[in-house]
Amino acid sequence: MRKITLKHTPPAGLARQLAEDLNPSQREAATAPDGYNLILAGPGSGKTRVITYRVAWLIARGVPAESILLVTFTRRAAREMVGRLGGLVGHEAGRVWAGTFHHVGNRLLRKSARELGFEPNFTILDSEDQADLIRLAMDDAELTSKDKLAPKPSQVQHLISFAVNTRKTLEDAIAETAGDLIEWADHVRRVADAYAARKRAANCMDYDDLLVLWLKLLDEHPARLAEQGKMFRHILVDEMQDTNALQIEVVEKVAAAGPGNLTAVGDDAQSIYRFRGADYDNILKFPDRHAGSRIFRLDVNYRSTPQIVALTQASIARNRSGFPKALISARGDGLKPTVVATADVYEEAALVCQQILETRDRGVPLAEMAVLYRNHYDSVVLQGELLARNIPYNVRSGIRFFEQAHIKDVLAFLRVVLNPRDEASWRRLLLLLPGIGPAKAGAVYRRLAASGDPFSAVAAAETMATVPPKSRGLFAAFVNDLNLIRVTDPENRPAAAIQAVLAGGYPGTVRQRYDKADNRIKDVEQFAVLAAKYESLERLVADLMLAGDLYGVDAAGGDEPQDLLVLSSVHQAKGLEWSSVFVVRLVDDGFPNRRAVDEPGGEEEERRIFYVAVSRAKDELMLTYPSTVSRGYGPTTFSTPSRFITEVDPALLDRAELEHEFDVLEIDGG
DNA sequence: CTGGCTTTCTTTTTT
DNA sequence: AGAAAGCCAG
Repeated sequence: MRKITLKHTPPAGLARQLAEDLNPSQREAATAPDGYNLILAGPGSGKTRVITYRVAWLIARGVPAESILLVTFTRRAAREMVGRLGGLVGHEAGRVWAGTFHHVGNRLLRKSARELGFEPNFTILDSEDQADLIRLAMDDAELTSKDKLAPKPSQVQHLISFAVNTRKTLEDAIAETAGDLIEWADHVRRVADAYAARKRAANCMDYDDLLVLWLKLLDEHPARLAEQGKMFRHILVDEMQDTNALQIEVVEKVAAAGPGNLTAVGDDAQSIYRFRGADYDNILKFPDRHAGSRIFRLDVNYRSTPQIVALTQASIARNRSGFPKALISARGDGLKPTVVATADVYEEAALVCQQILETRDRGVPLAEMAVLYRNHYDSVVLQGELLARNIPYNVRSGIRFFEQAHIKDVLAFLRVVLNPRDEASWRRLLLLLPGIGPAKAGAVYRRLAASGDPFSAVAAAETMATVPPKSRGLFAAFVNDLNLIRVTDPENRPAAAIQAVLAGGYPGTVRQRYDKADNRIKDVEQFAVLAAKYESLERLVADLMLAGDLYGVDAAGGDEPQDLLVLSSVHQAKGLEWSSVFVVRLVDDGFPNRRAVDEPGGEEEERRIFYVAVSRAKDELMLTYPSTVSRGYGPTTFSTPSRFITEVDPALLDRAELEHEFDVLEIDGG
């Protein structure tokens, strides 16, 4: 057979871009040779730029885009990276395997589900669904103990997940994170087994399964391991410090099965996901695990002024662990970070709003400003003040769009169509019907699961007989709605299915059960608009669970680009930057979080969160704290300023005194 | 068994 | 303050 060689010429611009856009150490890292590479990159040092240029460089050298695996830990980081890559290599970016670990795991498992005892149409459980099934599993394992000391469902859920993600036994996980529950270890083990059985029966996977089953596939199916080793010639891991033991095991296994090209990028000082099993030893010990690996350091900060970098540096220096840091700002002088104490949380909100308006008057768009906080709850008062003053904003914390009850209801209709064994979704739908509680819902689901065809079974006369007489009318209407949804070809036209839900009895249910019913129905309509962009129900549902990061408020906003202030948890702000940053509610107990400081290593973790927060600012940084705080419940008490403010050299900060000026109230008319 | 009422406890951070 | 768990009447 004749062989034809297709020649690939690197895009003319790339060589120039590599030379112009990157400094020598960035370029050296981006063009590192094959093998194991570790890139240690401080905040603002061009980490994302380096990793995306490396991908572009690999493609330019002839590495097929689809043989590159680019994984990261958070949805936002993944999206940011794919976007930037698109700007660099155009349509080829879409062929790179890029996304979160969970996202990639999902894609791979769809193809190999049967080998693991699942069907390819498995559905993904979010943490609420997970909690539901765990409650049921606790009944199975007879752990619904009246004993006050018994672990609660949420604790069991966390323990099971933590053990999986850290690759520890349940017993070790309990001993480590909840020593007082150690005598319940046997029970928790039984719940974990019952939970796993329920997931299997319902053909559902939780977030952890997307990783743990990926690993199982590699361990138990050598052909798959070899296949993935071949498929992923180059693996790049972003935010390495946030990976946990499970993820690192997966990635290193795939790398070792292939040519062994693994580039990890990260900053140990920005490791802030310990609660999810993240272990920054994954980055600290990378050189030990891979003999002969190269280390690159990027420590020039192009983002922040020297004054902001100085605070960043001084703060993280209080931590004992981690690589030593020597960050240098490449920018000209700016203002020192400002610290302001306010009387209470309302004055804090007023101060922040006023500063934001003044900054905007100086020509900085709202979108170049952000308010960051440790806990979502810390944003509530500020949101009220922003609304009152008509300052448009976008919140990135709290409940996600798809986690709202009404969206989850609609999603349950879709999920049942997709996977008729999905127990959590059937239960959710059945519980919406009056007269059906947990027990009846369980009985009906057992009937459906036992039959080969859940949709015929739900419509069968015997099923109707288990429903209390006064609920039968609504139950029949529900069955009818399901049929109307199924004839819309939901698999290929998910938006039509949502319209069918809206055309059925569901809006009535919303009015009956929820407050602000009209808003919720509008949300569902918005959901249909979003769904119209999809031609596959499976993709829509998976994207919602794994890739979308819409939050309640910005989902309703539509597509028009607006100049919006950003409110964000520090965790969600990772990797982003703004000209002007406000870090609020800096009181001990709040930031650092009170519960976290009691845990071993907790204070250092909280300090890393503070480090992430302050290093988001390019030009201006304001730190505020209220002198009194009422902790939701309980009385108002005097607060202690955060140790992260008081422990650093006061010369690094500019303490501002708050003065009050009262405008005379002028009354018109008369 | 369900659904309304009362009591208790909670407030980390995310895939 | 708000949600989840607990309690009890129909």
